[in-house]
Amino acid sequence: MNSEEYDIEYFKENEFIRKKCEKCGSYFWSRDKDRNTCGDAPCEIYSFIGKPIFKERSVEEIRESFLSFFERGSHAHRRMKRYPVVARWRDDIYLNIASIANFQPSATSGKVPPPANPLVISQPCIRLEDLESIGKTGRHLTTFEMMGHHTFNKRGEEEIYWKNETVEYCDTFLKQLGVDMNSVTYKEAPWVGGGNAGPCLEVITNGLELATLVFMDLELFPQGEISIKGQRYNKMDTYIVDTGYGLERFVWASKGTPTVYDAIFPDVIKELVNGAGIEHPLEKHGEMIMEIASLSGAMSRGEIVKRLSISPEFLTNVLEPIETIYAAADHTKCLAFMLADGIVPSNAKEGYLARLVLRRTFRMLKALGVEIPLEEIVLMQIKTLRNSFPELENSVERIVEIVSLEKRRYEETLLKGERFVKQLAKEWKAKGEQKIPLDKLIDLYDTRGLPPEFVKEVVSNREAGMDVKVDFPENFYSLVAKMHSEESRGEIEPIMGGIEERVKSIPPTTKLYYEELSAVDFEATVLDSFDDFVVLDRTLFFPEGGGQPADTGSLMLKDEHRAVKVLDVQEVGGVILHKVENDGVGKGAVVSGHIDAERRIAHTRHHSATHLVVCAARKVLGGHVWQAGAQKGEKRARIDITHFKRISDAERSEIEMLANRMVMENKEIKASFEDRNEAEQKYGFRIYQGGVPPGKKIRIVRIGKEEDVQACAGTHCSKTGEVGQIKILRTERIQDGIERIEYSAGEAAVEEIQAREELIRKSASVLRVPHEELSITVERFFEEWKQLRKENESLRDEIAELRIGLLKEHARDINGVRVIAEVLPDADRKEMMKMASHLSAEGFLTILIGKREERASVVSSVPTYLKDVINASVLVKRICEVLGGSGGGKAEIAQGGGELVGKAEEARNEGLRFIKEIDYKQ
RNA sequence: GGGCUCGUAGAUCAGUGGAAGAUCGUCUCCUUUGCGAGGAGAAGGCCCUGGGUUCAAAUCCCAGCGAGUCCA
Repeated sequence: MNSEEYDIEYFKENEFIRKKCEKCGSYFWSRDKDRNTCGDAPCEIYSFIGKPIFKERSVEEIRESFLSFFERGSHAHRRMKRYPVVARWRDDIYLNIASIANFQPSATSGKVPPPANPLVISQPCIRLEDLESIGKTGRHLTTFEMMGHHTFNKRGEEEIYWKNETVEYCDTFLKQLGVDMNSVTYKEAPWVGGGNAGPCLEVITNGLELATLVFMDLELFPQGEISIKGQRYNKMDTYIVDTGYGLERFVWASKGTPTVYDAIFPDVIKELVNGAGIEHPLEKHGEMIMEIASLSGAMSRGEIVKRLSISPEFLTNVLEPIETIYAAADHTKCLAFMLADGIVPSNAKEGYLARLVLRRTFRMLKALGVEIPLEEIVLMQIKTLRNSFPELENSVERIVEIVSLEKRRYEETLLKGERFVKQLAKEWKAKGEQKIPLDKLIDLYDTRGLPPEFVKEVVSNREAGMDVKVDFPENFYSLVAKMHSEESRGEIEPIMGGIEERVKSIPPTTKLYYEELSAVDFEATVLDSFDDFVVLDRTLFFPEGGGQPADTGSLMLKDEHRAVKVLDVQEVGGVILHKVENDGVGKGAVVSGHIDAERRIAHTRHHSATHLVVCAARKVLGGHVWQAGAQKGEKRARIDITHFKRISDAERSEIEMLANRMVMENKEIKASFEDRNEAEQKYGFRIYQGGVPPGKKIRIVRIGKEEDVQACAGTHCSKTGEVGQIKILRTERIQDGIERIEYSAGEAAVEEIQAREELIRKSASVLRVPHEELSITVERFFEEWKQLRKENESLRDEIAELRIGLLKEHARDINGVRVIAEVLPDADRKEMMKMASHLSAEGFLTILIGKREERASVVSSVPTYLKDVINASVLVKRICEVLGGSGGGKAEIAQGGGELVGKAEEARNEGLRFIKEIDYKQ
């Protein structure tokens, strides 16, 4: 990146000079002429530990001073409320990782104006990339507040301010806080992220980076002119001021505590220290701790240990416990935000991240021996946060339930895992294996969630006599991750690519279906026609979207007196494409369109029903219920919702009743286009249940007195009464934490109820009982059936025993061997097996052939003394060949069969012949 | 969204194509003043459901349902 990018007037006016860091080689701006390093870690150590760089301030004080500073400044920034930590408005990330993330991609791309310009916000963010570092480095947090002021400039249109003012604001703000301005450096560091890039200044003092000022004005472009970190970029028309001030770091710097954790949540740490039955090392080893803390920004722990010659005992007895406590404290704050903002722990998507953090924290508390339930610590965090974020308190009840539920699940997984590993270890031991192979360890982690550390712990427990080594490489987890990422590399089909180009020049289609709700016929002019697609100037045909399938119908060509069927309808960039059965529709032709009315009304009912069911589910199950997918059809529809346990029968009934009640109350359904930012402010992010639509204006669908408000492009009834009956057909758990509800609405619902009634009626009439007694009768029949089965079995045992006596009388002598070879009508295989084994125990060789219906079965047994001479399995095979089948088994007893029932006698004779041929002298 | 693993007695699990098993628990009897422990015996299985392959499926294949787990 060009050095001119950093030629900022403010620096020159205030006598800053540009220097090159003698340690890392990067360029920086400073007021201090004698400074030789950039001031950042690792070039410099933390010099604020124990020596705060300005007057002590609380989190609330810093936040407020920042927000009001920019609110009142020469550009009156609008103060924004925080966004959720779950990035519901984005499909590329799950968690909110930066304040600018709130405005990506819509505002940063310039497609939609930002909610305010300029604006200022303090945004809680979650980053899980450096999980391993949490607690150890003293500065890493999973959850932090990024304070930022943002400006969205557009070349030639709205240009508010850029680099100069941004630096000036920063400098003034620091001065106002009381920072020694000679110690402040602005380090040049090009920024890259999320397809954008731009010059950036890192604001550093006393070894600590307090803020990052990003001037985002580049976007990824393959043939771009500017090259950064191997990628090529181009200048954008919009250029954005994206600043990030680390709230926690300011507080830390103002307190000078050894770690940021001690500065942010001292009360939680105190509680954990007590719970673990230790004391904060600051009390006994204060000097050592302060020294370690000062160095922790500049070097790794390993280096610190060497430099200060820290003993291994001190490391494991003093440092490690407190580091674990720091991490646990941090994680509980993360969980407070995640769970309060509605994340449901799951095995997929953002829910998985919540579970990851939950399980890490469980493990830490266990390692520390802390008995306090995790939910209590999370509540403690909420208590410390409630002044700033009172909304967190609304979810307390649910958080307690989720956390304790998760605890139970995790314990179960571990218990099962422990049993499994013990079993395996014994097997390995028996096999004489010394070590557990790596692929087995990966398999255990992958399929059972058992980390190698856990396996090691279980196996090293010698009491069970397992003494197997567990070795795994340091990069174990990245090995697993790599394995998965290689698998998932799929191809993306660029089908719509060419169409998009072609459609660009066509004006957006007028959407008649929003204006004339019940119309089925319309007239229009053909604007374009290519492949199988027809584009009209206006249309009633609803294109597929938001889980609602496309309309079908026909287009009548007026001049040619012929009709073409419309098979599918898609929308590309505001232009609606009608896929027709046969092409050859000329441009400029006038057509009259007709849509399949029944299909449309069924879709409409199911769509409105979807809103009612989601609304009812939220009321019954809780505010964490979030739509995770939906599909509407003519006969039924389904929605997937986030919920942390299975929907019970009672809850399902309640949801159904509530939804139907809303139908009966015949509430109004209103749809209108509203300004996106206004709608977001007015209704919150709950409007994005079904995904985030693009564009400045979004269509808002409201039911009743705003009982349900969603951004939705689908067709809807004008009153809930038109939806008709809603019948929930079933619920299904498609993933952990995601429940699918299937239901029918309107006529389809009535049909479903009728079909179910028919099923009951038919079943009841088979059993000749009134339908109320169906379930109890079925239960009785099933019990009786089981009883009879048992009786049947014991009777067959008895028959077998009786038959044995008779069979003995039919024994014949072949070369000195007593042979029983009989065809038994109506004998089943089990029975014959029993007889044969009994008879052979008494020294008989048997061939038993049972004839039942279409199939003959054969059992043959050989007394033990003969099994080396004559093999029952071979004998049976010979016999069964005659019957057109085959068989096999053990040498003493074997079975087989065939379909040629008529050849039973012949088969027996073949068996006898085989026995005679054997040379018994062997 | 992609992947992997598992569904067998009340519980925990063996059983890789030829007769459904073990351990614990339950019940009965013996022993004991009683409990516990011990001894003897018994009950308890749609081997998740439905198709397919096979003479033969708990076992192999396909689909569904249920559970667990990893990755993005």
